[in-house]
Amino acid sequence: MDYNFKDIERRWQQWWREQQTYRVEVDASRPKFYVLDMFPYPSGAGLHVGHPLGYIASDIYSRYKRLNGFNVLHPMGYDAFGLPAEQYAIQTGQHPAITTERNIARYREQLDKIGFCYDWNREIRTCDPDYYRWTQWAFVQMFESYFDTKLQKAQPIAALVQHLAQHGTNNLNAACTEPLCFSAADWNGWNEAQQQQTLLNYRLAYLADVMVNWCPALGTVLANDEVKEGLSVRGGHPVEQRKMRQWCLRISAYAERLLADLEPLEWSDSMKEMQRNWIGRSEGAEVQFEVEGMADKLTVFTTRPDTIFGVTFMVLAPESDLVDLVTTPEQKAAMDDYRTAARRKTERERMAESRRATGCFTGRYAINPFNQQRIPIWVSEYVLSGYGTGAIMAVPAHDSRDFVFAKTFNLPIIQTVIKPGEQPTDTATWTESYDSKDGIIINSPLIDGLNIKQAISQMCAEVEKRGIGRRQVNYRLRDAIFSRQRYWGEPFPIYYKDGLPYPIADNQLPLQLPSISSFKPTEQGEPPLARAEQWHTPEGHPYELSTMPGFAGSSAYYLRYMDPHNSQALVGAEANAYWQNVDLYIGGTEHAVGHLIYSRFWNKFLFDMGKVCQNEPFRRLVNQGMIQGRSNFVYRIKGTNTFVSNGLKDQHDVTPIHVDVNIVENDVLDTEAFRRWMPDYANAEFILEDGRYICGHAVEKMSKSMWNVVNPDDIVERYGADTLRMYEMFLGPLEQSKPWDTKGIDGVHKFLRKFWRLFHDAQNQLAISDEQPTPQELKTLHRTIKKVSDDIERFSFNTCVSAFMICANELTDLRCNKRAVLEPLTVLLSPYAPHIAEELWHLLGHNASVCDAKWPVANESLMADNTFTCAVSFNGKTRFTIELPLNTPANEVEQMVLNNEQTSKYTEGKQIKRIIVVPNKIVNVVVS
RNA sequence: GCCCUGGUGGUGGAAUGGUAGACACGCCGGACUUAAAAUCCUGUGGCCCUUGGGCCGUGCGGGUUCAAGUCCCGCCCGGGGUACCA
Repeated sequence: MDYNFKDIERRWQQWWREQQTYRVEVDASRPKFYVLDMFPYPSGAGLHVGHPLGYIASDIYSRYKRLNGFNVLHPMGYDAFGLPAEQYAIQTGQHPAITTERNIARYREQLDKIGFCYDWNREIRTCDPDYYRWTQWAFVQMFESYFDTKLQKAQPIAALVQHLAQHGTNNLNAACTEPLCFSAADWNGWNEAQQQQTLLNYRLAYLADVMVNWCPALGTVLANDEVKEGLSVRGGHPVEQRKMRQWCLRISAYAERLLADLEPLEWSDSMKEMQRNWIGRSEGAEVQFEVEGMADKLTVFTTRPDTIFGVTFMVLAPESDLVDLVTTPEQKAAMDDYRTAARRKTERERMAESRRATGCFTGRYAINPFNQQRIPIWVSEYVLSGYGTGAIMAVPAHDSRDFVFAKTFNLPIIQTVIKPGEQPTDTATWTESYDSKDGIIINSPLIDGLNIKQAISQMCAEVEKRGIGRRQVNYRLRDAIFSRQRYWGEPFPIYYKDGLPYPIADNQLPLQLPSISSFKPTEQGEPPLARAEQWHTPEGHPYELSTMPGFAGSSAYYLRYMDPHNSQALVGAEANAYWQNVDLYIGGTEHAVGHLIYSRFWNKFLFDMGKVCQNEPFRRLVNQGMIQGRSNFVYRIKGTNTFVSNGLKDQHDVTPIHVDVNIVENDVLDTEAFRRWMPDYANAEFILEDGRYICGHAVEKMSKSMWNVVNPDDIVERYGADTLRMYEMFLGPLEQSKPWDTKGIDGVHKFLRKFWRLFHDAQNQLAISDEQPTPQELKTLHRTIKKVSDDIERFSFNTCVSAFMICANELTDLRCNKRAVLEPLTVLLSPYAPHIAEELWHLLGHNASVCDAKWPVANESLMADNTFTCAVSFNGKTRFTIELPLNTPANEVEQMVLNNEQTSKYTEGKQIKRIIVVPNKIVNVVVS
């Protein structure tokens, strides 16, 4: 009998539940620490071993912080609204709430087995009306707000109404959908409907006709981050562009703050960079061009005003309203054809031919304000209507897209920039444009000879001086489209009167999701909620039919955990003041530009409203890598039912077949299990090598179809939760993607058994001595304390596991069973292996949980040897080592090296030029 | 294309500019055992070599340095993000 993990784990999990060991409350006497995992979507497939990786890391850190005296908030919940449950409902008629409930129960069961220290009293589910009430509430708050661009913060819409009533749009600093211009008299003369319509132009949550990503297969609109390469992220269905009336969040108003506030966050560089790219700030100028024969001017946005003398044509986006205005009657027919064709293309088709230029001439010319050249105005889909002004000045010599277009349509190319130190060349011979921002301006009267940076700055000044434009900063970040034509999401707290939206009063929230008979869209193509009976206010005003997107419920969930049962507020002021924001957030990179941008925006809005005390939600972010699957293959000889072992497969014509990794151990196939695995293989024959069938292997995504899914329950069953936890950490650096490979888990399991044996004699009886530890033992102990503490602090969980192993090996060699050594080590181990630590802690005679112990402190003076191994190098090559007393002065080290008999071997016949002594480390002798 | 990352034994991976390969898996050999399991011990980057040892080694090519896996420059390859953003 020895380490009985099954018994231990069952017992202590139950005890923790009974004792409410992990319950936390606001406690002003202790410092707080908030550790958060990205909550999961409870899918039907359950957890595989990849999912808990981040949870284990955060659990270790939580426990570590708690042992260091922090009051740690470490909650868990479920992101429970979502497409899969709805799709399943459409197929089976099963209500998504039931599927979701079942999946959550399964998740909980799996999570519980791993021994996490979550405070389950704080569990939240985004589909719970008590929760989504606050999602709806936040939406109403946004509806009732606008963004003051001067103050750079959200303000109540009432302040805007007052301004409009007094001054109209004069001196108005409000982020808007499109710039409007009207007087106070206009405003005051409008009726309710006109005023409400106008306010939608300013609200932070607003309704507008926008181009959206429409996914016909899913029957819904998708956000930009839900689309990848023209296909929906969920399901991979084609997505097309369509103009629809949708709810939007004016997240673009926050672009500058979202960008600037990124700086001090402790996030990885790549994560910050992804956010910066997504926000996409670019500085440049808006410049007006006169159009021949028209009063209206054409405004373009450019980051390269220095190249304005190289403009040879202009381009409008096909969707731009200006196209109709500009196109001449002769060109109208051709233009209509072109625009229709462009509109019909899906995003994917446009991308597929991204390198080929398409376009249509409008028939009209603009005038270059700097040299009065006539320049043709074209329309092409490579210009986007949603960015800048939807129109560009094209400089084919210095922009690769313009270059391709000019080549295709045979338009002139004028060079205005040369590479430093080079001469201008004939642009007709060019095969690509010179886009670099390193160069000298030529052919440009005002700025010849300047470098690009100077030229840009000078041209901006010139444009402003002449009154034909101004400096301008643009962002790529678009407003978030917030409507989904689906059932399984938060209903909008909105009803319509005379076709205009109004919010539902606070005290009427939550507006609960009604039950409906079928989850499909209606025959008329309306969202599923159109099937709901009584889906209107008591006065008979209809409710909004779409629901909120997935990111709605996850945008403020971290706030709700602080105060999950508060019925008066999303989070009470007291709880918020104590918990502040998330100190450590762990999750995958896949949320880099979705959830993490939306949450930051949502939090900033609530901060502006004075509802939360922190400007940023997540102080420190750590991204765990993906755990990939390690697939195994068997090789069937073609046309037979005979399988040949990996090493011999080259001698036959074989088909590799994925085989369930659960019937393979260390790449050796359990041939009997294989015969039972599928009826087809019942009579399988094997060609073995060394009496075994060896499988091939490959690293692939962990998925059912690859037969490489490893279930954590199976691992827990076989090795215990503590082994699973330690092994997941031992696998490699947290942030790195790595394949799961069950072989190797033995090493960790052996360590835990070894650790157990330190406390027990050969008969598995507790055998702890109260003797004083020897200096050797103290050295091992204190080195381990130091190493483990440091490693947890810097998230090096894999090397930390190694430190435990080294420690156990050393103590086993020393036959150390002393309480003074083992007791602190048990505390040290408890974040990683809480069950065994709890067991040993109680065996040591404690009644309270090991969670409430104190983290030991390393005593540096007990750690050190009094000698060190000094490496002696000659010209950088280490030749031998010598033992020296610690802190030997450099000159003495030098002498000892010179006097050493081995030294002469390397210095014979050579001249010693220099000796470099690195204290307590190495000596390098430089010889000629 | 652009922006991030990473490239070290058979494998996962260690290594504040200072003895490359810690720790673990696997493998080889051994002990205990009737046997197995479990446990323990020894060896294990490559190439020479009789022992002592020698030479070569961190994707490739240069450089800085007494000293480079680590820093700099130029390539090659993998992973992630993003894509007509003017």
